Amino acid sequence: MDEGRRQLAEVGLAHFSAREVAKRVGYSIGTLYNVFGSLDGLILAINARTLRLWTADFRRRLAEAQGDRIAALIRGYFEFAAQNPKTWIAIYEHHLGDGAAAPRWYQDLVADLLGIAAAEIAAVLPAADPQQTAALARSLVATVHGHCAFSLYKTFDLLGETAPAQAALARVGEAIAAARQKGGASAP
Amino acid sequence: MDEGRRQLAEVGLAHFSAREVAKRVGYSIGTLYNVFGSLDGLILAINARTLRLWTADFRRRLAEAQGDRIAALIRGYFEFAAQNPKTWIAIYEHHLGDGAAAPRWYQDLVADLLGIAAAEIAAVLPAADPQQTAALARSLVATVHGHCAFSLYKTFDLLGETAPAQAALARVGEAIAAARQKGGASAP
DNA sequence: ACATTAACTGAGCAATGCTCAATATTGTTT
DNA sequence: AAACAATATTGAGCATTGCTCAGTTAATGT
Repeated sequence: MDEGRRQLAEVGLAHFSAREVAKRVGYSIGTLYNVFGSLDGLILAINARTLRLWTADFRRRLAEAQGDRIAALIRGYFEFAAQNPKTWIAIYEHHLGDGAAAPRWYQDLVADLLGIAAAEIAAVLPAADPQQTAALARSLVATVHGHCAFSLYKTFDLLGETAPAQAALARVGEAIAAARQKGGASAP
Repeated sequence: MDEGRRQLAEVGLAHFSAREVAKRVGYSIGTLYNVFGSLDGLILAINARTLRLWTADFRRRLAEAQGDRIAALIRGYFEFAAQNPKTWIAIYEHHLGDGAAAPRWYQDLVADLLGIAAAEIAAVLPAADPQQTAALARSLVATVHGHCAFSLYKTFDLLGETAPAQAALARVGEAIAAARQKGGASAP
């Protein structure tokens, strides 16, 4: 069923077609709708696949990381997005009708992904309040995401930003340093 | 022609329909296509309208700002997005075919918007290299954008982020403080 | 009055999401 | 094996979409 993912990677979310997926996969449209319920359901399934690939990529990078593990994650964020631009964008640009929330099994995938980052950030801020650490983790993910999105959305690339990944690294580094000073114990 | 903007604000980019706009505005689809060339052209015109409203909002906020001007901009970013969610999202989620760049008149609007932020940031870092300041400005806008996007995209709101605007303020504050220390003169 | 340009129209085409009665396949019981 | 039930699959059909373009209408100039 990841023929659908391939098609999404080729044409992007805007020109994604259930009929085309059915044709490629060798089933009729009816069957596709019986299985996934709707276009939204199909896209959700594809995005879930992408999320799983992404978290697996994160874990692999962490396992192979030598020095700064957070830097490895940030680089991973940018590289995965650059290597899978259309499917990565689809994760963020697909919205369910009338702003409904995604089903829990899907939200769990997102939580898994964010959890990886949160754990690494908590590991660098040992003496801090876990709730505050979680909030900081979300904030740092948002920071990295903002840089990554701007690097892919051509419209905002106009001023020739060449190294958004390095900028994100710098911002996150500053935030963590600040949290270390304000928060609990500071390492010698 | 901002009947189109109203429709976009109601149904969102995914369910936006040129035919519906034509019906509302009292012209035939043919005329709409003669004027705007394509759906992309119509959406681009609507997004341009939104961009102009947004920059006007920024300038008004700066004119009325009492204390921290950068904080006023950041709050403005979040409030404008919250008050115009669908049209704000459309600015970022509308991509021209095959990744083509937007026409220059449109890019100029974006540059205007970013220029406002860049000027305020430059004003706080007087002794720094202008090119580096511009890069930092883009980075800070990306930071704010990331927080704002996460606050609107329900999918990533799952962990109950209540104050993304304050988180963005904190991140930007830390970055500016860091730039002040590293960069040239530091005020007493 | 006529001619020329500009503005506007809407039926028509291909493609889309989605439905649902009909058909085919598989599994189970006798 | 045969009869039955449950499940899987189909694809014509409907409404709607983006887009085109020959033709009509309005505006303008001479």
